[in-house]
Amino acid sequence: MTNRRAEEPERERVTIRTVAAHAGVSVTAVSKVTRNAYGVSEALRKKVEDSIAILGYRPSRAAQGLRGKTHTIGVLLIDIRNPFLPDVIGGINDVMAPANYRAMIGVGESRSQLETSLIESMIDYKMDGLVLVAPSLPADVISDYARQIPIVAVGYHDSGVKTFDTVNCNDQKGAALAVEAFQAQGYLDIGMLSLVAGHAHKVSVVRQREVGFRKAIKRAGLEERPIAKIALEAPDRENIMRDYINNPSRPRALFCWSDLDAIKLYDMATDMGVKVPDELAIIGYDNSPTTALRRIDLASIDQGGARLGELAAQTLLSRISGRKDAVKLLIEPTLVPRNSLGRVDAASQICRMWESHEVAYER
Amino acid sequence: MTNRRAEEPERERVTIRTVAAHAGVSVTAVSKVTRNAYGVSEALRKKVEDSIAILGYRPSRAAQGLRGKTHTIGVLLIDIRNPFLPDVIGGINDVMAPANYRAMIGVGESRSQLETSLIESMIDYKMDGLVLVAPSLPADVISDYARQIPIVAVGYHDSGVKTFDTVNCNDQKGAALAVEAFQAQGYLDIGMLSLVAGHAHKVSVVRQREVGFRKAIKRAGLEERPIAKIALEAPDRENIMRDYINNPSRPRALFCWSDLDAIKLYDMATDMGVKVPDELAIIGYDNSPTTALRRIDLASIDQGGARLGELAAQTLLSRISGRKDAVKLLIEPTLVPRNSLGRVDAASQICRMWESHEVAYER
DNA sequence: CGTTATTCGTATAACGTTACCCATATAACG
DNA sequence: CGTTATATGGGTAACGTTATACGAATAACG
Repeated sequence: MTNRRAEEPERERVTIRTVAAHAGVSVTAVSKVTRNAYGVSEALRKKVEDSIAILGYRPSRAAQGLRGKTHTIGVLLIDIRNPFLPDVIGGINDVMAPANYRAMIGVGESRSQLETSLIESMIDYKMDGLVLVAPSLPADVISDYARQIPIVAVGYHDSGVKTFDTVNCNDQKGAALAVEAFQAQGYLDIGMLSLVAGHAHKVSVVRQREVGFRKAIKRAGLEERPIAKIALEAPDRENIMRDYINNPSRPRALFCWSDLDAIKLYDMATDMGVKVPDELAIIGYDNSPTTALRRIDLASIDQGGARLGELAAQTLLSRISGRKDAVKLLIEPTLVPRNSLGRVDAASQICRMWESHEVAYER
Repeated sequence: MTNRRAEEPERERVTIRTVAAHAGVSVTAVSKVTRNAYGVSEALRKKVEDSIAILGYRPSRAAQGLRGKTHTIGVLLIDIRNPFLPDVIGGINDVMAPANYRAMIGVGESRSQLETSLIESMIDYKMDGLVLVAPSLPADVISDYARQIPIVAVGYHDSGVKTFDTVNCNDQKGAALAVEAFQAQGYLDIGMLSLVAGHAHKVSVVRQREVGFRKAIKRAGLEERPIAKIALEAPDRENIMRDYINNPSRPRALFCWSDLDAIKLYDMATDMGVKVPDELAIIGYDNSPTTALRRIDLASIDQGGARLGELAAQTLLSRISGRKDAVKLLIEPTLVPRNSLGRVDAASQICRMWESHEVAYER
């Protein structure tokens, strides 16, 4: 058997068998060493590790997947353009890399077709676990997948489902922070700009922000205005925004579901000669890098994307190593007061009032 | 054999064998249908496809990887924050999805350690091919990997290496566009802001832009100033920029290696009361979304990221299906003239002058 | 009608791991 | 000393595909 191999002219792939032969031990021994399983002496371990180093052996993940763990997790994103995703990914990598795990990212492009296809590919690759970031899939579908692979969802507010874990930032409170900041500035007509359904299901972060907004308005005893909604892929998006800004009965203070639209709206207002914040105050969501620019200076809600990523990774690791009960984590957002809010001084008081305290990570 | 299975209470994974049994055909037959290989009648195909649909069968990519194609490619990014990456990924997906391929993304975070580790993981997963975007690895290392898996590099100017394909935007011309646009505005002191070595090797896009800048300056007979360089991870980055702006002998017109820094510099100038473009004209690189904002309005070089992604995907597919000779593609950048450049009218002439023409894609 | 292609379908050996079970040697114990 | 633990190592079926080789049936041909 080994003789036949030796006759081959081209250098073949170095497999676990090559290592075993080189070290003069059994295949099982090598496997045990790489998995650091029980029942291997120091002498054996040394021999095997030396051979591995010399030969440059790397186990085939494909073969591992057929039998055991692959030490790889999948991360599913809705789209890459959303400015808060890099932070989340950074957080995930910061936890995964030291744990000797690699993260592979799939981009769903907001199409549930592609989204399920990617999830299934990751399952079929026998990845050890999945982090779904703001998935648009219904809970029972995710639950179904969760039977086949450990899953933690980020930005998915469903405390009922026990089959997978969730890690969230308190989106209702995020909206409340915005409303109360506006209120502290003396605004009485506060509106919200959101997304039309279809791009946002009941448990999505966007809907939660709407709920939080309504509750906060009611709590404050302010006028309850209908929430403006624009479809994400509407072709005449710009026109709709323009009309909105031009509408004389529009609110003077606007809370926006995402910086993505807040910045666009701000830009459009500038273009139309509408002064921000004097004629229109805006608070966005995600505290994306652009909002911090001096020439933009847009107040925004920070969800702590990196922290979300870290927690998601830790939660996933603990589930991979056997935890069965569902974990539901919730961290608190903060308001980053900036010029678009109005007078910054008053706003920073609000910020302190809601002092962020994290839910402790258990187990 | 099958009887033992039937006794099991929990529903087991539906494998190729399950399908074969359900359809009353051989395992090989099912495999042939899924791969649409030669030698299968219409009747057989129908039977198998029906069973597949009923049972919801999906081939295990792990097992496929052990034997054949996985219909998945890997994409390696340096870091996710770079604003031109989303376009590239979009372009890749646009080509890959219809071809029934999935793209898995790995993020290297500018650490060659993590970078190689991810590449190796992708190889070990038996992915069908790799797109490396602006890799920081030396050519011989990439060449080595290319022996194990089809590779196309984007943003890697090495026309000598025959073992892998490259798809690039003409970075030298991009720099030339900037210089000539400045010149057309009447600027005589034109500078460039770049990165220190270490983050940019000889064949990197950044170095190519430097080369293009120098050549263009010389060609125009302008004063040859040293190129300013700042390390990407320097802790006192902001201070260095501030000093640069304050330096009375700094150029009046500045070409910047990336919007990432161009925007930062612009913002800082604004903060310091230095007027753009009156006291400092700027041209960035990548034409990222932020540059288009009315309150930023930063001229920038557009590399056509989506087109780069599409070409890379097509090139990779053709190599996967057997092409052996190396393909080296080059597309042309365009200048997007905006306020930071000075008088826009003159600039748009330049733009027309360099009319973008793409290199035809060759099989 | 015999010979040769062509078409369709199957049996089976890989692919590179891991998990389970067993074999041996040595130590511990009564 | 016989019996039972405890380490340490190896043999070998899986895992779910694909690729090769081959058999059988039918068609084509002179």
